[in-house]
Amino acid sequence: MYATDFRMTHQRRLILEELKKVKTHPTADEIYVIVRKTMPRISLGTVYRNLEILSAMGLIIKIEGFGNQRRFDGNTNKHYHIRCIKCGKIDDLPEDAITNIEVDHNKIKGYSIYNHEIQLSGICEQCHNAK
Amino acid sequence: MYATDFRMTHQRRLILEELKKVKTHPTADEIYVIVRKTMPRISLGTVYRNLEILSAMGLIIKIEGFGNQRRFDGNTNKHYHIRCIKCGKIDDLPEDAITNIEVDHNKIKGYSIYNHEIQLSGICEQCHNAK
DNA sequence: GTCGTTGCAAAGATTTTGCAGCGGC
DNA sequence: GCCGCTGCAAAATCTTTGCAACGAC
Repeated sequence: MYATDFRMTHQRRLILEELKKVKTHPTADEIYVIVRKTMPRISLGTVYRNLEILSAMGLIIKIEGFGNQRRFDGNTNKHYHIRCIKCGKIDDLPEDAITNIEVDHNKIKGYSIYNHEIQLSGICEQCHNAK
Repeated sequence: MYATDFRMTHQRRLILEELKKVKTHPTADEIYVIVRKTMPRISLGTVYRNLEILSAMGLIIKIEGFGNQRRFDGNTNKHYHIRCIKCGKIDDLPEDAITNIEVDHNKIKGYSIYNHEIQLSGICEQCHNAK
């Protein structure tokens, strides 16, 4: 699938840096637009490949499950997301918004659990006001 | 987007019935394969349109966020899912597997919350044994 | 009879991939 | 210098849509 040793190319570093800079949760195409300002000849395929590799390396987070388009998050601290069902915007939840969750591994027979994701959905302030 | 009155066509009813029958969480394409056994001339576009409408009607659940492909669930009771990261299979979690979750709406500024989803990931028994 | 729905096929959207040359280490 | 990586372009995958005929109510 991937190589076992990775090289930090200019393209890879730029994608990583730009993703760490923004507070949004951009799609591959949005990242493509951003990095082309610095590196106009970069290809969309390279962006896709590097996002995949960076998330496999644990340097960024791949967000699937909000609409059809994959999104990426430069913040690798464990946190949850909320999505506006009108405009599709994704925001981070404050750390203390969800508490007390308990996952009983014994109740889930046959699986070894690796991770859990929580995704809220609602309507954001702008969309509420625009209504 | 959709019409305001819906007609229960043969195609729509069949898709709904087959989805209620299975315990899996099929993709549109898998449902297409199933319903063609009964209705060979049904088109994939019809399957997509009806799955969209049925989920808008609340008769089925649309599952996004596990891999790239949309899946559907005939079980409309509130429940969570777990996905095997090796084979992609999705199972329902037992009701009591996740407890005590508290969402503090006041901590989430600007949003009115409509829903929350929880998705676990892990390795299923078959994949664990196959290793 | 009205108008929502269908099958078909083409288009759209997103993501992946083959390849030859390039460039990190 | 090796071998992972890139740009390019084509292909693959998944989903949506225009249209004329059809069928539910």
